[in-house]
Amino acid sequence: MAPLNEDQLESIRNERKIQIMRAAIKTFAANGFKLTKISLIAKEAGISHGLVYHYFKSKEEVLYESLEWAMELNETRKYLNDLSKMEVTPLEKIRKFTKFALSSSKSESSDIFRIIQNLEHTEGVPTHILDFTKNVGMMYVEFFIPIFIEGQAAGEIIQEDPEELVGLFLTIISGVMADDPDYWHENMDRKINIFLRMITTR
Amino acid sequence: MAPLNEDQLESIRNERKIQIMRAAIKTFAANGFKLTKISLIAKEAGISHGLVYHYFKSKEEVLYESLEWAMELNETRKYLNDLSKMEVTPLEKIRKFTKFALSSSKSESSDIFRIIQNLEHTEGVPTHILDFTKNVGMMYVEFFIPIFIEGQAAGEIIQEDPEELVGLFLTIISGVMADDPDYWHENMDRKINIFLRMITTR
Amino acid sequence: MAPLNEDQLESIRNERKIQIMRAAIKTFAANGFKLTKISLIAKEAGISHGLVYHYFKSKEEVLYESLEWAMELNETRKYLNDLSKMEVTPLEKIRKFTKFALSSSKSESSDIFRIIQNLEHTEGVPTHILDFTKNVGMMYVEFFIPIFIEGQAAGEIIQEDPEELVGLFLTIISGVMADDPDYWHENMDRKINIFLRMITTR
Amino acid sequence: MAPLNEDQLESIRNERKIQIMRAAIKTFAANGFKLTKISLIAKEAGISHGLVYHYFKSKEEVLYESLEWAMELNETRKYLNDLSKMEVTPLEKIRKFTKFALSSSKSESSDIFRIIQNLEHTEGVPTHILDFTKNVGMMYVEFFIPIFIEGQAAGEIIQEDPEELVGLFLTIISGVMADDPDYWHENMDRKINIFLRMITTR
DNA sequence: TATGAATGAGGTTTCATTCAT
DNA sequence: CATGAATGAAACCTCATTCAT
Repeated sequence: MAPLNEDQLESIRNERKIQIMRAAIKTFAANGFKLTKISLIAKEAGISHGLVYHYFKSKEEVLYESLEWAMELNETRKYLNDLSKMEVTPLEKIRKFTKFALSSSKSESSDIFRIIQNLEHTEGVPTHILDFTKNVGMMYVEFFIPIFIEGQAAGEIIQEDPEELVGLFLTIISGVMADDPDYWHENMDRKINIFLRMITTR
Repeated sequence: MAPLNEDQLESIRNERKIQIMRAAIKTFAANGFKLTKISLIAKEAGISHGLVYHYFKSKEEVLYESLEWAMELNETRKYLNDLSKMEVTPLEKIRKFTKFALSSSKSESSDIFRIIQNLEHTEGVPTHILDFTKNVGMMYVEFFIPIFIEGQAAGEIIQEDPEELVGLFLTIISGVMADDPDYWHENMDRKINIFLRMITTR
Repeated sequence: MAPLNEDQLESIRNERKIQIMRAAIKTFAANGFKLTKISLIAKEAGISHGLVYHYFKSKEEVLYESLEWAMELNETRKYLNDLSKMEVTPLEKIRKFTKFALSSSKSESSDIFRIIQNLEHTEGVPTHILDFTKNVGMMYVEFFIPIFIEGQAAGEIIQEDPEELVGLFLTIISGVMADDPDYWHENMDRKINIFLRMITTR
Repeated sequence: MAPLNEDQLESIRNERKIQIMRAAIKTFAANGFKLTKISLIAKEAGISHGLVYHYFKSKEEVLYESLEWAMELNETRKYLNDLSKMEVTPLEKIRKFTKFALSSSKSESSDIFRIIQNLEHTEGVPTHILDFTKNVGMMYVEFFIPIFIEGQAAGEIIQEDPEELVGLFLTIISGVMADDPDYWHENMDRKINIFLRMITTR
């Protein structure tokens, strides 16, 4: 019989890769890079450990490609896009983002956060991966600085150095996302309101 | 020379143990439980790795006893004690504690935080150790609740459920301590002031 | 179009097999049996590694059949045939062969030599393959003994036990072929002349 | 009880290392670098595979240190030393060396030859190891060139470029040593005499 | 009490072989 | 006939733990 045609193969390859990367993101997020065993990723993906090496040449590459893939279809990224087009006040944008970030905990978007944080505290991570994590962080900062400035112009946000405010805001968000994602689910709106008092006027 | 008497031996024994536990706390905090190698603790303590097993029967026990020991003489604990006796407003106590917690990052007191957080995200930690970490957390909550209530009575702190406020406050503190301790060192006072706006009245 | 008839299929089958065997000989010679990966043979043959297993049931069988095939159409063998018909002195025949053997290094004919030598130093080679290598060796011995005897009769070759002379001659040839084939390319004629002084009268 | 004193430890360490290196030389010589399993070296040395890594940090280092060690106490090297002091003709020196080299086959000295030859035909050998093998080769060349020149002056050795003669001589010696060491044991003297006709006058 | 030699389980990675398409 | 996806045994290496001295 004829071999699978190219489209079919391509599609199997893609599906498998995605299957592995999804499992990898989840597993890396739960255990950190070093403690994540390829066999666990494989089990999570429902395949043999050997197959992982059919698609990636090393554990490091699984990490790198998975991060890239996850960022590309990252809901957070899309959310930022949507957000920037919404017709609401800057503060409202910040509140929506905060809620989104904290409610999506335990989902793929927060997994990326946790992985990145783990990598920043891990020795021996290759440069190209660290560069990646740096870029992701920068993306958030650059997204929020104009929004904070608008918020200050609108009198919603306190008059401090916007860069510092954004830094503080994101540091705390990322800290708590990586720490105890479940904590926020209960009474989320109230908690977020209190949290945001940090930066709001009034 | 006469042989050492029992008290002296006991005292050597204790000093060695302490030496190991101090090294263990530092090393566990830096690397997490699973990634901490006994040989690294030994090197940090300036002894051979074999000796660790004379004083502790396993890596897990090193962790448990070190945590207990560290909590007992924990500066944080002492600091809380001192704090409770200070003649300053409740908000000032909270501010002082925040500063202490964040400035002591990279010091022994924050090591315990980091270890505990690592344990909470680690699979297969034995119950008695998890119980321990729970208790430590509770201690802080119970310490701060009366202070927050006082602060509310004094009009310094917003009128929300004190338990919720304390929870939020400690969640964020512990999240950021575990995440990026260095971030706070620059302009610490200003950052802390902004952070505390979260709970203060205006 | 009409389907291929059986002869055509058979012929495709044969061509594929030959394609694989040619690649196998080359790859086995370069890397030895155990270090030769099926995937490399496949790449060399320009096919997928899976296909190798349609034509051969194991790596061992690829080796065995390839060796048999290669011996059958071996240039060396042909060369020996041609040689035996040439109208030159026995010593000249020996010289020609030596030159052929050493200059054809890195070519297919010397590949067999190298494979055989590798097999002789490899553990766990199945008997039927070892038998094969023995036979190849014997073939050379049997070819050269009469020539050496002729040479002795003609006074070109020293009067020692012909079997011993041939053994020595072939041992050295095969040793140096397996060792450093490139060494001989420079000043080959002079080197061979010196080498052959070993067996020539003066 | 007190721990072992330094001398005792040093002595155990040395003995074990030597034990491992001896096993390594033997095993590398028999199988080549890539095909030599650490577990086989360990078994040959009568220890667990883990212990090998107590003394060497990688398979590569086992190879390198073993080669250095083996060269240092190499009988061949000592033999060269003795030889240079002997009161015999140059040709006699060459004959003695040849006999020594070929009779010591299957002993440690020829193991080094085989390892070096294998390394020269292996891809991915680190530079410092290749440098080592180059140096060993050079040592022999430099030792023999003056002897060959003396031999030529004495009329024992043919008048060809001494460098070329030595190269040819050593190429063949090393080729046959690596190939079939046993072949030479029978009638060694006669075989060597024939072999040396290559370079002798008369 | 103190050392570091020794073991072996477990993790990463490679590759012969099988199999669905 | 042909492909390459999939499996798992086996090799390298690390490190918790034990033990002789």
